[in-house]
Amino acid sequence: MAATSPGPQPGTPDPAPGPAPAGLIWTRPPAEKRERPTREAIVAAATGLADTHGLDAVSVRRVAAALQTRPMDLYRYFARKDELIDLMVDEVIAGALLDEIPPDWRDALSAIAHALRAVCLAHPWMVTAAGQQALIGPNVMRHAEQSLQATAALGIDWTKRLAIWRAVDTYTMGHAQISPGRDHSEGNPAHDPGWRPAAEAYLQGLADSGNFPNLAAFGAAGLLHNDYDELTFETGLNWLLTGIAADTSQAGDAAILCRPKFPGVS
Amino acid sequence: MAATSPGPQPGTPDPAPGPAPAGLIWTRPPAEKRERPTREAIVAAATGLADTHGLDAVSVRRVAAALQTRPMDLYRYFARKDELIDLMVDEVIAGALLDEIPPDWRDALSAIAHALRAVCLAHPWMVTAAGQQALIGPNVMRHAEQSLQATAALGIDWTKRLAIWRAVDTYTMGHAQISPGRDHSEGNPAHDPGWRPAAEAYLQGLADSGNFPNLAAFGAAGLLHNDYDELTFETGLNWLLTGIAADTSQAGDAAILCRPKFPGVS
DNA sequence: CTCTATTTCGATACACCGTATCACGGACTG
DNA sequence: CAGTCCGTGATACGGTGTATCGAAATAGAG
Repeated sequence: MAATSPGPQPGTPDPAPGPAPAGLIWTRPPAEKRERPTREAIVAAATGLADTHGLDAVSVRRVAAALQTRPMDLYRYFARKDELIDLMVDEVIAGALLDEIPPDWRDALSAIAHALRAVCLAHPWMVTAAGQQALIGPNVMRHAEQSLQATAALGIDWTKRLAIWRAVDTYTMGHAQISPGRDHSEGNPAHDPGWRPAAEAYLQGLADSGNFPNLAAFGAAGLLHNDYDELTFETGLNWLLTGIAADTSQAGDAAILCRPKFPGVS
Repeated sequence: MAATSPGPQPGTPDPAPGPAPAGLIWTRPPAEKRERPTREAIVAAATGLADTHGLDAVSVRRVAAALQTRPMDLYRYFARKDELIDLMVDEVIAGALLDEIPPDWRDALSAIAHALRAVCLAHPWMVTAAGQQALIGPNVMRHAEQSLQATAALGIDWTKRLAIWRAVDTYTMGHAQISPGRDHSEGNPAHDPGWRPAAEAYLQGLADSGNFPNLAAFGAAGLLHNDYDELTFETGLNWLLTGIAADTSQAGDAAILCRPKFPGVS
C-alpha cells in the first residue's frame, strides 16, 4: 500500500522543505527559527490525514509536510511510527469518554457503547489501529474505568465486571469494523466506484447457485446495504445487556434462561 | 512499516532470482520452463508468512521469493495486493466452517463462535485483514450461511436472524482482536521483550495515581495477563446467547428481562 | 573568555515497498 | 509469409520507515 496510496502532492519527489526556502534572502526574516510542533499538533495532523485519506496515508513524511517540518524532526516525539499510531488511538478514544456516568448500570453501558461506536464510525481506522498494539493509553484506561464504574453498584465479582467491560467494548468495536455494507473506500482515491454493483451481482450469483438457501431467502445482495448496521448493532447490544441482566439479577426469575455450558460461567 | 519490518533475508537487496540462474549452462537442464505457481500455493505461502512473521511481512516480493518466482508473476493471479489479502482471509475462514450444524440453535451458534475464535487466534492477522475490505468471499458466505441456518427453525424474522449472525461474529472477532493481554509481537523481531514489565509498571503507576479507583481495586497490572481472555470470551458469549434466548422465546417468562430502549428491538 | 565535550540538528543514505512501463520474442491470423 | 497481438521478463519510479553521519550549537570546566 505504499506507492499507489493517495499522497497529497503526488508529483513532488520528497517534498521536504530543503535548503532553498524560497524568496530572496533580503525579504526573509533573518533567523526564522523554526518553532517545533507540539505533540498534540503532530497527533492532530496525523489523525486528520487518517480521517480524510485513510490510515495508509499517515506517513512520517506526510505528517511532517503537513506541519511544515522535516520527517526526522517528528522522531523527537516518538521512537517508532507505531507509537504515533498509539497516540492517535488514545487521543481519539478520549472522545468516547462520558461526562458523567448514568446511575443505572444498563443506561451507563449503553451510553458508553454508543459513544464508542460514534468514535469508531467517525474514525474508521481506529479499530484497525487499536488491534495492532496493546490498548493501554491513559484515555483508554479512563474509558475502561468508566465501564467498570458502571457496574460498581451491582455487587458482582471482578471476573464478571471485567467480562462485562470486555464484552461491551469488543462487541462495539467489532461491529463497527466488521460490516458487510461498510464503505471501504475511505479516502482511497483508486477505489473502484463500480464495486458495489459488481459485488451485488456476485452475491446474487451465489444465491442463485442454490448452495446458500438462507442467504438466498433473505436476498443476498441486501447484505451490502448498511441500513442494517445501526439496527443490528442496537439489537445485539440489547441482547448482550439483557444476558448480563439475567446473570446479575437474583437467580430464580431468570433461571430458565441461564444454561451454563462452558467452564467459568456461573 | 515497510522498511524495518522483519524480512527473512534482510541483507539481500531485492532477492529476485535475476538473469543469472547459478551453475554452468552445461550443467543446467536446457529449457527449465518455470512452472507457474498455483493460486493455492500463493495464498498458502502468503498465509504462512503472515502467521510466522506478521501481516506486514507479506510483501509481493517475499511471497514470490518463497515460491521461487518473480514478483510480477504473482500479478497474474490478482490485480492488487489487497486481493491477495482477501484470498488469504477467505481461505483461512474456511477453517471455521462446521461439518454439521448442531440442531439446537444455541449449540450451533456456540460451536460457530468457538470455531471462528480458534481461527482468529491461530491467525492473528485475520481480523485486521478482514476489516480492510468487504467480507464477501465464498467461504465467508458459507460461514454466514451456517450462522443463518442455525436460527432457521426459530421462527423469527429476518432482521433478528441477521442481527444474531452479526452479533456473534462481531463479538467473536472483536474479542479476539482487542485484548489487553494479547501478545502483539507476532513475528515482529524488533519487539521489545521488556515491554510487559514496563507496561505493568506503567499501569501500576496509573492505579497509584488515585484516578482509577476501579482499576486499582482490581489490580491494574492484572489486565495484561491473558488468563482472563478465554474466561471473558465464554462469559460474554453466554450472555449474548442468553439475551437472544430471552428475546426469541415466548414472551412472558422472560418479560422482565427485556427492556426495549432502542428502535428496532422488539 | 577559551577550549573541549556533548548534545542537537539537518540532511542524506539505505533497504525495501507496490506496481507501471516497456522492449522483446513467439504464436496466431490474414 | 507479413503483420498483429499478447505473454513475459526485467527494470524503473515514486514512495516508505528509519539509521547514520558531518556540522553546528550548546554546555561545562579551567
